[in-house]
Formats: sequence, structure tokens, C-alpha cells
Amino acid sequence: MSMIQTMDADGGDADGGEPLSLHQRILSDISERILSGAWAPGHRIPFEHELTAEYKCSRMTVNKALSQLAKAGLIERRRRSGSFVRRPQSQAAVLEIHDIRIEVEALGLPYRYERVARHKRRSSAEDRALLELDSNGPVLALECRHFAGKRPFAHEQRLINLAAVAEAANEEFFAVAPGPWLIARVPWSAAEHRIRAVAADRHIATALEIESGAPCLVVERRTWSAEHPVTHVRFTYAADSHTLVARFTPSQG
Amino acid sequence: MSMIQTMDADGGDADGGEPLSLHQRILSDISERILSGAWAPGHRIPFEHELTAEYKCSRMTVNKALSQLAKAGLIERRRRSGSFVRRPQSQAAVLEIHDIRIEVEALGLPYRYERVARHKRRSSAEDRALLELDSNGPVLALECRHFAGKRPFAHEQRLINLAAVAEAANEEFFAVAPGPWLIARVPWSAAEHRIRAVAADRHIATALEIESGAPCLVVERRTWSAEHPVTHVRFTYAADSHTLVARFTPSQG
DNA sequence: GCCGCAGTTATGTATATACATATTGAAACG
DNA sequence: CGTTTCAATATGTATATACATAACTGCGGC
Repeated sequence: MSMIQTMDADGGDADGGEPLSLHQRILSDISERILSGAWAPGHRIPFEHELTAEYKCSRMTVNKALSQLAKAGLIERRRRSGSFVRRPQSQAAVLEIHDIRIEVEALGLPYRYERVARHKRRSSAEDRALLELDSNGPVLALECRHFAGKRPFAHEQRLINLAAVAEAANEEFFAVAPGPWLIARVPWSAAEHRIRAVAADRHIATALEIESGAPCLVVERRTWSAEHPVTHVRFTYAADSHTLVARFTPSQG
Repeated sequence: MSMIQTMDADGGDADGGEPLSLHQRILSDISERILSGAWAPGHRIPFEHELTAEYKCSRMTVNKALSQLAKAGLIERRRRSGSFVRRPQSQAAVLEIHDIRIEVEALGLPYRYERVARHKRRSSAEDRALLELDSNGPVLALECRHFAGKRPFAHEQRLINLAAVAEAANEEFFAVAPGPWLIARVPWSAAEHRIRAVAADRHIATALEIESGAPCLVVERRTWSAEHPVTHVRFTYAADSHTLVARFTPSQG
């Protein structure tokens, strides 16, 4: 009894070896077999009590690993029946959307920000549609440009709901871009992004110094914090200046 | 002693009440306070032993909740110091990329698939660059169209690595689109997506029945299974036919 | 043969306990 | 006064145990 886990060289595969906890090792062993295809979708993975015997550990430890695999969507657990490898369903990918300064500096180019216009106004019907706002409270409308080197990199059109972020009314946004300013102030938020291609209209074409009608990538983001609409922003990129990258790696717990 | 958890009406907030487990309730209580801004970034959340007293449960139960919050990125845990609300960093969003049939049918339009061309060949240098392939093994190159009603909805150019998916060599892809065919066969995969705007060239313009030079959304996907390149696919959509949607909700346990 | 009621089984959740580990703050010491 | 040491503390991981719950199995009664 007791025995409280010494966990040194046995098992035998003697691979690299930063100190992984046991449940993490179980998790990665199993997910590797699933991702390699050794255990195909539908395959029943060993019962908890079998893994308990294999790894000489308690059921809680095995359970921790399997619960995480289930939450990650790699397996499905059914009482009385066991745990089964799921078949991959919707292709989901994680899209990381960084601050534009970061994007530009990652290209090795100097970043510059310019505020083009700023209007405080009572929200129009169009504003309310973009922000998904009920009341006709005040909003701040901003137009900005982000440069990579000498060339315009992105055009930004933004609405800020002043009912949610009152302090924005006192900020000119000459020096700070509204994105980082909001991130520093609004604690945690949910967001929805819409991505599409458009032809540049005259206004955008001038702002981005491209031809009217040229293809552009548009990323629109709507942001909520604590259920309240905070901001709506539309970024427009010239076709050749920007590519979004999204990755998906199942689990990697 | 024992007491093994009866867990009925106390606490007092008497809200809705589908049967949440205790650690889930702790988790959602805390994440609500973080997301509402009540606990701002940097705030120290109660110690495990304090929550233990508040919820009258064991430390393991509290620990389970806090560990999950840490893994979800909402809090940061430091030994000896406590757990702290993190400040949100990179805006990350989950982009769900469904099968095109699903996308089209979600619009309420009839879906039709058409195979335009199919070539089996030894991989060219360009093929190898797209697939990130080392050897010059055989590949299958496909060109297809997806229709929504009478109009072309998307154009698909695909390479399949026949070293990874040998059976594809025997499939004509007249009736089945390569996407669903592969998903049913390749167990689990990692993927990388690149999204950008382009102007339609002559070939694409003809295929999508749009004007040459019109803006298009391009989604490229590279897929691996068990570290081996499986397929590279480029979908091209006419600007007005398609919008990608990505959502981000922090945590949601 | 069919239906309902146990019993069995695997997972789900929780407890009390034990020991490991990183970190901090204060006491002891040169 | 600065440095080293040490104990206190909060989290990290694991154990053994207990009971709950869902779902499948088979048995018995009709």
C-alpha cells in the first residue's frame, strides 16, 4: 500500500523525457494512436480499469486523461459501453487575429498609424445595425490608416459604443490606435468575425493607394463584453498585402 | 464525516437549474465574474482553500475548476502566490469550415457538384511546394465546381498525395467530391488554412461565370495526417457569394 | 414471445489524504 | 548590511474510496 508513485524507468520506450505528469503521458499516448490512425474512428479504446492496470495507476488518473480527450473531441465516452474514437466532423481551425502593428512588424517593416477622421454622434440606424445596438445611444466613429513602410497596409473603419466605453469620448486617437486602446481597457470579450473579398470603392482605393475596383480582403469584427456591444470594426487590406492564417491541430492537450 | 455531497437548495441564487456538477458551477461562477469585468485582469481570485470553504467542498473539486480555467487561458496560476485573471492577449477565433454542400444547403439552395478535370501524375516542383512534399511521388490533381442553384458557387483545385492515400488513384470523383471522400477515409488530420483576396484570372472567371479581374475570396487548405501531407486544396469564391464567419467566446467550460 | 424489473458494468463526480514543488518572506548568520 | 537558509504557503499530482447514473443483459412472469 501507499507506494505513492515513483515513476522512473520502466515501460521501456526511453524516449526524450521532460517530466510529463502521468495523466499527460496517458493522454498523449492515446491521442498519438488516434492521430496516427492506429486507432481508427469507431475503435473502442481500453476501459479505464484496463488502462489502470497498464499504467499501474489509479482510476482517477486515467479518468483525468480520458475526460480531457473527450472534451477535446477526440473520443466519445458512453456509460456502460466504453470510450470510442470519434470521427472528425466539422473542420474547425483557430484563427489568431493579432494587432496590426504586430502583423506589420512581423514583416520586418516599420509601422505607422494615422487617424483620418473622428466623429461623435447619436447612433444612426446603420450604426445600430452594425453594432447590434438597441437604443440610439451615442457612438464614436473613427477612420484610420495603418502603414507598412511607406505603403498603406490596412484601412480601418470603427464604431465604438460610448454607452459601453464612455472614456473613449475623451480620447482623440491621434497617437494610439483604437484597437490596442480598447484591448487595454475592456477586460474580456466575445467576438464575431466576418471575412470576405470586395472590390475597392473610390474611397478605399484612395486610402489604400490602389486602383478602384481592385480586390480587397475585408475583416469585420463585432465585439461584446458582458453581453454589451462594444465595438464594430472593418479592416480592409489590399489583396496583395495580407493573408490570414488559421491552423488546426486536434487536441495537443 | 463522509457526508458525500447532497447538494440541494442552499447558496440562495435559485436561478434556472439544470443539474450542473459542482466543479462546473464553480467554473462558470468564476468565469462569469471575469467576463463581466467584475474581476479585472490582474485581480487575484480566491485561494483554493477559500473557495473550498465558500462552496463547502474538497480542494480537488475546486482544483478541477481552476485548472480548467487556467487551460482555457482565463486565469494564470502561480505557486505560492495564487491565481490571477489574465489580460486577454491575442484575439483568437474559431473558424468552422464546413463541407461546401452544407454551406450551400444552409442557403436554401440546391447543391450540385461537377468534376471538371482529373490528372494522375508524378509530382512537379510546384506540386511538391504546395503539398510540402519531399519525394517526387505520384499525385492526383483535380479540378471541380460546386454549384448553388444554377450559379457556380465555388471552384476547387486539389492535389492529393497518392503516397498517403493510395486508394484515391482508383476513384474517378465523378459522383463524390474529393472533400467528403477524404474526410470519410483519412482518420484525423491537422490543417493549415490561408485566406486571401485575389482578382479572378481568365480561367477562374470562366469557371465561376464572373468577369475577369473581379474580386474573389480564396481559401487554401493544406492537410496532414500522422505527419504526412495528404492534400492541398484551393477554393475560390466569387466575392458576393461567400462570407467566412469566425467566433470567439472565451472559455464556456 | 413480450414486457418489465432487477443486476452488472463503465463512466461521472466527489471526498479525504499524501506528498512534490516552486516561491516568497523572514529569521539567522557572517 | 547583505546574504544565505529555512519554513510557510499555494498549487500540482496522485491515491484509495464512495456513491450516483446511464445503459445494457438476462431473467421471470404473463
